[in-house]
Amino acid sequence: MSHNAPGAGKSPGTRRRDAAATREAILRSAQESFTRVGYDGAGVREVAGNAGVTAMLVNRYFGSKEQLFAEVVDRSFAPRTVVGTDREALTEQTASTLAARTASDADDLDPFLLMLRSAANPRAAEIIRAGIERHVGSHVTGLLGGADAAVRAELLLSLIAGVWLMRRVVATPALSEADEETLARHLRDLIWTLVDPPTDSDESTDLDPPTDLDAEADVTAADDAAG
Amino acid sequence: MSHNAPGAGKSPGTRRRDAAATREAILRSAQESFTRVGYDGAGVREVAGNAGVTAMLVNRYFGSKEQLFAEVVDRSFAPRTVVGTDREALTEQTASTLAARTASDADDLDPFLLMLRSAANPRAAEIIRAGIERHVGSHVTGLLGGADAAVRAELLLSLIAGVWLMRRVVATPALSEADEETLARHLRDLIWTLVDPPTDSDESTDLDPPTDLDAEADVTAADDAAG
DNA sequence: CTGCTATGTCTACAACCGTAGACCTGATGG
DNA sequence: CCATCAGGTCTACGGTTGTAGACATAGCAG
Repeated sequence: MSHNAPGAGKSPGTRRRDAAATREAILRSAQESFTRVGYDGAGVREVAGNAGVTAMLVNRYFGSKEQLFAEVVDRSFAPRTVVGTDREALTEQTASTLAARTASDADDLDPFLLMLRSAANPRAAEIIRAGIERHVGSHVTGLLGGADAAVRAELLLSLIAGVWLMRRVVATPALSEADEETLARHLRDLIWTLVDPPTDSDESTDLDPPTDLDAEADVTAADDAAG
Repeated sequence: MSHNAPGAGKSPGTRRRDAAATREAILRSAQESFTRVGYDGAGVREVAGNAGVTAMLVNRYFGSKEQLFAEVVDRSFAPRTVVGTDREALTEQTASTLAARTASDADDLDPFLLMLRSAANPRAAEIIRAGIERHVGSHVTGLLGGADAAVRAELLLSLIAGVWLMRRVVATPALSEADEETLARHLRDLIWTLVDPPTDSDESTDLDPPTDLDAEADVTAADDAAG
């Protein structure tokens, strides 16, 4: 364990006294820990250690573990590159991306993992709820449009979260060993059911009132994409 | 706090020394605690206290907290009354039941809640995975039938878990305030997509190879239905 | 009534947790 | 060169956790 100097997390540049960089290192370490073991499972000492810093400095910078978690949630749910305005492409890309990202244990930094492993704690759940509501909620609702857009949007989030849960957290056998293409196909069917829901008194299949808020579709990639 | 006598949990019968009844009381209390606050959140002392018993007796009976959790998982995922052999009825009933049970905070004893709030702990997640695999996994697979039955079955579990998560644990606004009937309708569409998936090279919509394992469909109701 | 055993309880320990206050230190402006 | 203050660390406290071993008692067999 040679993490005495701050900045041992990413770059061995051994910058000595840089508040912004230290804060960033703590935030990265916290996101990693919280996503891996959840809010309750991650200790302040562990987060601080992986950032090459003492535990007290974390509380100095963020006030408390809870506030630190709030910032991590905000960062993790920050707007990413959006799939696009086309709803068919949205469906296809969401399905294939979900099937791909839930496959290996390589990149454990997904906000859904953070949510799933931290939601047991009611305080953390409230923070997550606020984060979703602030960032992704209305955005996905706008992307979907149509009747019950908000409900369908959160159902989409539910579906994604459930797949993350069963495939990566609980590691249920069939989903774990599932062929990625097969899974993506079924996911596409499911998501399409939400994107273009069958009308109850159906006559034609795909006439759905188009919405006017496709302008805010593609947003910027987050600044943390440089990491 | 007047829980000195064992048996303070359910019946005030004040049975003095009954190993089976005490074990049952502990099991009930543990299921309640684990489901409410999760594996990590529930303490052995709390579980024991709500059963009117000391903490050490819990470990005396179950060996450890982990083994106690394993028994609770086994009981919580025990086979319940099954919806029936008819696949359309299965779809409709699953959707409406899910929409109804996730609505109020009345009965907090659902196995999905137990899973969601405990899955952060890897040991608990493994126990849950085993429990699902042993009880519900192959059962739902048999109910569905057709191509990729196992994957579709676990996708159904994923969907249910996701709805529980977003509606009751994270308490996302649109799903929380959603009209129960509206939610049930969208859920029915989603579940039907899994029960009767659209063929990829589609010509007719609902010709799906029927399977031969509809015999094991309806199983017994669990003995804990008396609780 | 006398023992014996199952049934429970009491005390305690070692390891964590989050966090508060006092203390140190190194780079920088004068 | 020296003072200053932001940037970091050290020590510690009260609390909780899971669990181990020694001890107590109720209820029944003889």
